Amino acid sequence: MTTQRHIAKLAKTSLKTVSRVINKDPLVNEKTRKRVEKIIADVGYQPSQAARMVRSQTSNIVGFVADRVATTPSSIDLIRGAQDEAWDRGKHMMLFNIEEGKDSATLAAQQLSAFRAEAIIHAAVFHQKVSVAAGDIPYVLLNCFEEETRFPTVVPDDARLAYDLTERVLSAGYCRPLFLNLASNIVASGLRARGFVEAGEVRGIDLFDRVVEAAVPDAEGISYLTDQILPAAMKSDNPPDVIVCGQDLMAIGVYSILQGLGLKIGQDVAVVSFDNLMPLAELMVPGLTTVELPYYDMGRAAMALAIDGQEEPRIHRLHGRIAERQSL
Amino acid sequence: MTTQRHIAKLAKTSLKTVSRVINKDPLVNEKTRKRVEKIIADVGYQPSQAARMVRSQTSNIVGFVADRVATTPSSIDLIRGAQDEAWDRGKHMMLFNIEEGKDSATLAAQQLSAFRAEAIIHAAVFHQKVSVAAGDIPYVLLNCFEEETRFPTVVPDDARLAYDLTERVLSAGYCRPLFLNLASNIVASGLRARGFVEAGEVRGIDLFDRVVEAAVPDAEGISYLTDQILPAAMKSDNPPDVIVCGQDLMAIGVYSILQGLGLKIGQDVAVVSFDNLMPLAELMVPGLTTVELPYYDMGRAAMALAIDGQEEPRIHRLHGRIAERQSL
DNA sequence: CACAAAATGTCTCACGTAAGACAATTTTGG
DNA sequence: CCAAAATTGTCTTACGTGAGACATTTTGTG
Repeated sequence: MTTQRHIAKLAKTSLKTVSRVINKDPLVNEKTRKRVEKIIADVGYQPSQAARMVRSQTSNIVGFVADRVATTPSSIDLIRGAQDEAWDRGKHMMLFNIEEGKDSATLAAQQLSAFRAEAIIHAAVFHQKVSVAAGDIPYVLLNCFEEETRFPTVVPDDARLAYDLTERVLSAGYCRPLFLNLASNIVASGLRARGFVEAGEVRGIDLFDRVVEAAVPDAEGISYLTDQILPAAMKSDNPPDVIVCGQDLMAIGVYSILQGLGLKIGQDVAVVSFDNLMPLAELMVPGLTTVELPYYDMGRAAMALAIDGQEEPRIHRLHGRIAERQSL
Repeated sequence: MTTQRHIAKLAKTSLKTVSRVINKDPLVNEKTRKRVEKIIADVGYQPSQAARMVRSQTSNIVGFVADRVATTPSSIDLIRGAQDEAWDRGKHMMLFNIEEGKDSATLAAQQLSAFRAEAIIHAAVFHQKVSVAAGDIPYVLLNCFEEETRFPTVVPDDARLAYDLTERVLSAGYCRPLFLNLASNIVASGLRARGFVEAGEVRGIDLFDRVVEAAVPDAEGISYLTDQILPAAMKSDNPPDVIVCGQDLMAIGVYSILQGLGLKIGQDVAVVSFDNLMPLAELMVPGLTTVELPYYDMGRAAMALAIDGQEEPRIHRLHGRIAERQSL
């Protein structure tokens, strides 16, 4: 493997001068610097990170422990955001995909400890409560939170997202929304219901009774109750004029049911949702108006917190935007 | 930071003995070993990887350079497979998500070089031809290939997948399939068309004219021509009895069109596809019968090749399986 | 040419781990 | 209790990089 010694030999100079060039010591003559830099570039030499880490006692590594994050499409942006921020700040990110049951969480922690990671971002696949076994490496929680806020925490502002979406729907003239919410054990569920109802209150519409739990956890993750709830609701005396789905995947079934009832989505009845699952939301016919969760920004924010460190632990709630399409 | 010196002090023993325990030197007495190991466990000490790398001149690191892989759901399994294999083999995997335009590819290569990675897996988001700027670190290509096979290469066996799917369809009694293929510039497209036609030949059915290019590349990636092709085809004298979609996302639109024509999918006409995009394929109504690409196994295979190294460069084609649901 | 300033060189130590050489101590077996 | 064996300790070197101390050489300026 090439070392600074090899470079020195090639440049017919001393180890010290090479070291000076690499570490940008201003004492070196411009011509010498150019010559050495050319040789470094020519042989493609990169100083050994390992040796630097030993010598400098810093790793510049931030761990990203992804609790099944890498198994779902949208939350991938958490990773992308975190990595972009890390690179912009000259840090390295080590990613670990951990999965339930396996002791992968422990293994990831051990490896990060062995690499002397400066911080660990613990990311969850959906907004949920967790409990991490923290060692001496500072943590940042991403898309999840602990009972007590021991660490900086970055989550989506679900209440606000639901509020904004509902406000958008009501301001478009719809007044009988039906919220097919996610299972009540899902954190986002309660927060979104609150935002939904609050947006109604502002306009003097009581939406409290217009929230229905339309999903239940099951062996494979989630199962939807839309086919039990929706047809009945649509045939009632006072049918909803807009369906708010707990997530885009639920909207697939909702589309199918509404179309089966002979209703034109976007005309007879509107459908809005949460996730902006791409390219699904765009390919659905008609395109689905849905709230985009700020995953990319959350990833960046978490990495920034991890790198800067030492802030008072608090919860950062990030806003998203509405992706408008033809279903509204 | 804790070092072996600290451990030695805590265990009231010498640095050498701690080193012996950690490196499993059989010379140490059982009681001493236990005592030292207990202290190591208690303080949660992990030997510094950086120092080990410097000392042993090996990194045990394999780079995973993901060309937009982390932006799409299915190909995530490439990453999961690779990481699982790496862990099983006691290696570390460093992931880099690179994106066009940015110089992220160069940056990733530099960082991996600085970490003295033992190999680099270059993965693509879909089966395609690439050209990598290889340095002195051995490469493995995953879900992509070069003009000349310079490196071990792992790709899905698209021709075989299409053959198997078509054979399955024909053996179920369907005899007028219509293949809405992907754009012809997509590698998988040509391979699948071949498999499709070959499966017909075996049964004496000429399927050559039953392949249509139903997708074109556009600014946002892909745009489908299904609404121009499919309605006409269904209203022709000899309408297809099964639609083979180039990918699950295309099937969303196909479902919508067929249902719009009043046809019951799985009864009046069957639909099959490629990707097994979860949970989409399962949530579509009816569930979509589709071929699952062997991404997880491909990831594992690529990592195995990267770790073992030095095999004669050749192309490894992996098979997938058919996920059967109600659309067939 | 003289002299200071700039540039480059040599030498040394440090980081944490690994391992060889070999001395010192403890344990074991008779 | 003694000798041999087992165990533990001390000391040293090495890995690649970074940097301080300081000597030597080259360059610039009058």
